[in-house]
Amino acid sequence: MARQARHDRQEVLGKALELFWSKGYHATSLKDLELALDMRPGSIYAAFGSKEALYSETLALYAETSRLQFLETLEAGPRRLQGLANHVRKLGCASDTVPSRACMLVKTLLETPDDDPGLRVQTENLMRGMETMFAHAFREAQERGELGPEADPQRCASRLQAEIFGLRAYAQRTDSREKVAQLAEDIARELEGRALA
Amino acid sequence: MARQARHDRQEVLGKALELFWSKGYHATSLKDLELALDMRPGSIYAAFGSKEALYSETLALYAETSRLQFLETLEAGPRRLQGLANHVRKLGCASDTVPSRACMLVKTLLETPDDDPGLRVQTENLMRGMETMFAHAFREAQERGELGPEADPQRCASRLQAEIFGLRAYAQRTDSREKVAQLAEDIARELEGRALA
DNA sequence: ATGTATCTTGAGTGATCACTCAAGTAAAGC
DNA sequence: GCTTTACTTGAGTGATCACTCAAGATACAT
Repeated sequence: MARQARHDRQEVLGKALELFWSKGYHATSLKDLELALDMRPGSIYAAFGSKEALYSETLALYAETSRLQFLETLEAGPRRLQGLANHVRKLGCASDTVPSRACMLVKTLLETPDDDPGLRVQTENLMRGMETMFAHAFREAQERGELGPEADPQRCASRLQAEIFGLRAYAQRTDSREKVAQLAEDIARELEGRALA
Repeated sequence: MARQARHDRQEVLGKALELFWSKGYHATSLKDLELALDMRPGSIYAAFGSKEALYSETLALYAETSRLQFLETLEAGPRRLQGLANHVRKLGCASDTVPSRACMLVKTLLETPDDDPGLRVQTENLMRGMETMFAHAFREAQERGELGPEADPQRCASRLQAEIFGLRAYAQRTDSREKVAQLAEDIARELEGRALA
């Protein structure tokens, strides 16, 4: 055996996530990372391989964290539609402690070229995964009789994902917490409004 | 008098817009611009001052073009709500000739730091301007009796802008023209559904 | 204590970044 | 045709980019 790493990998990934999420991929330099992670280039490259590979890992961490938060909110109550609506509400009142009000997946999507085989494809896959989870929740809502049989769960999921993309981009636009919360409430209400009486 | 410029300024701005819109600010290098504009660095700097200033001008051009397209669609028919819905539909079936399916303002918003006094502030102002136009249209709809008096035009405008942000980010996500068109249709229908019978 | 395996260091790599400027070139006025 | 004035050129600027690697440091096993 030999000496173990000075840094905890997960902790380092968390710090990198904070930085990348806040500044974006291109705008984050290795100097920034050295400072944020308190690691020298050699260590960073030994641990993660490249800037892109590190970003990729933080992106996966971000998506997994988001997934868990969503499921927690979704399954808090008995009603699926209610859970989805509450998820939107929570996104609407994200605290200031968060690195960016915008979604990291959307930020990545919009700053990678259309034909990027690395980060872009990964981002699209993670987004597809999220959408599939939404669709699953809508399908459950339908099976439980919360949602009419004429509704298309996949289509509902697309719509929800687009609304969340929009909500969070809008949140980046404005300083007014109130307007963002209002917007989230409007979206949530519309979701709940689809419930059968 | 002396010789006039070899390039038409508006034409050059158009080419720069195409490039910046497609690749984003950070990912576009001066080499890219030299190639796209068929101009050498000296000419570019003599004409526009800096990369950021050039981007700023293309952003203004983008916003103005978007504004005109919106007004054209809005005022095509007598009904305001219908005009807004049709605007969403048109955004949903953007052709492949367009540099990017995403909104350039959103792309800029998401790749500039929160405290950027240049491009970020400009972007926020242009977005505010768009939102104000939406609010104006909703107010007109209300005055004409298309929309109930209980509706808040400003709030409707926020919502619409967020939905457009989302629609266009989603359009960047997926290859399926059909899903994007469906999504746009759903948003448009919901808008029309607010009309008084 | 000593050896060893592994991690950390940081000066240094070539490439590329946005940008400059002295020299060259071309159109308009005479 | 010549001068003037403005635009264009492109090699070159220092800075910064992502990244490397030989040397040094440190925790483990013996």
